[in-house]
Amino acid sequence: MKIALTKTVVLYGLFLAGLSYLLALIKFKFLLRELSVEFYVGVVTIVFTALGVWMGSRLVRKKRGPVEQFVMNESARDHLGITAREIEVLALMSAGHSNEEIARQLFLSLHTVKSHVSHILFKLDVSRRTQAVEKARSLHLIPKSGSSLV
Amino acid sequence: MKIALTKTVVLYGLFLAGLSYLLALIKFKFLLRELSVEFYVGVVTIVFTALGVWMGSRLVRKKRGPVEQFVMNESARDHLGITAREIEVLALMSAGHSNEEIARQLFLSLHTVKSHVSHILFKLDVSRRTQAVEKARSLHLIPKSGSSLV
DNA sequence: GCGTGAATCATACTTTGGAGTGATGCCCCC
DNA sequence: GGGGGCATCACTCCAAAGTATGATTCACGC
Repeated sequence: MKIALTKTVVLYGLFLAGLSYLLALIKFKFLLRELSVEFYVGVVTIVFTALGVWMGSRLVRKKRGPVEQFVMNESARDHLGITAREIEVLALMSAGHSNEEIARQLFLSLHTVKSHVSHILFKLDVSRRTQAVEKARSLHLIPKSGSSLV
Repeated sequence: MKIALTKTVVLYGLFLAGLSYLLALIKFKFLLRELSVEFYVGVVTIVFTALGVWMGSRLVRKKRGPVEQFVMNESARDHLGITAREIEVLALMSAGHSNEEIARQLFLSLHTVKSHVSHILFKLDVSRRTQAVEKARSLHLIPKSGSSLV
């Protein structure tokens, strides 16, 4: 991010340098052959509008970056009284793991996982794990798709 | 969309008109008091860069619109041989509905729904409905969260 | 030091999900 | 007109999910 920004600035500087050289050339011509100021300004106008469009696109693209980092909605979590362990289970549930797989991955017994899942369902006020995953996602308790918490 | 674009063009035209008036003024001054061409060009440069940035932002914002409409990945769907009815069931699954709820909503017997679900799991090469939902989402067979197909 | 709540494990039970297999009616296409 | 794919329904069997209830341990705070 920082490097990319630096690169942009450097590129812009180089571009400006090149452009001033060009301007000097045009100005030289202008003095010699009485080229109109309008033409001169027209070139500058077009070039800098284009440059601005390019910069604008880059800026916006960077701002709404393609990464879209996940940030936990801690207030919702605390409000519902969902514990850290339950979030862990929730994340594994959302990845489509079975209770037994979750038990193995977290070094728990199947009973414990079922207990956690029950609490999750109760706290989220749903009755099925798929609903729990949906709700947890919409509450930003777990990332969208394709990410991991660990 | 088209209206907004037209509006942008009109605004741009008005802006240019205003600017040429400004330029004429500046030029007048330039002739009178020998203001340097560099100053003249500098102003134009800055103004049009800013204008370009503004236009660039608008263009990009429009292109990646704030709605982020869902478009079905038909090639993936066809390649996997998933039928329209299966997509319907998949959408209801993704909302966290049980087989029986799906049966009621689609006026089917529980058996039929189970049959559809089995086919979905087979075609998506998964063994649990939560995984199926995950995979279907990542393949853009169903919308992200909080939308509906109907 | 005692209550509270989280995390863990447990047993017994009901409900739901999923595999396997097969049947029927329908439509499309060669 | 027969084969193939789809949608529908059916039955069995087993696995997984979820409910209910309760026990134990540990940490934290008043």
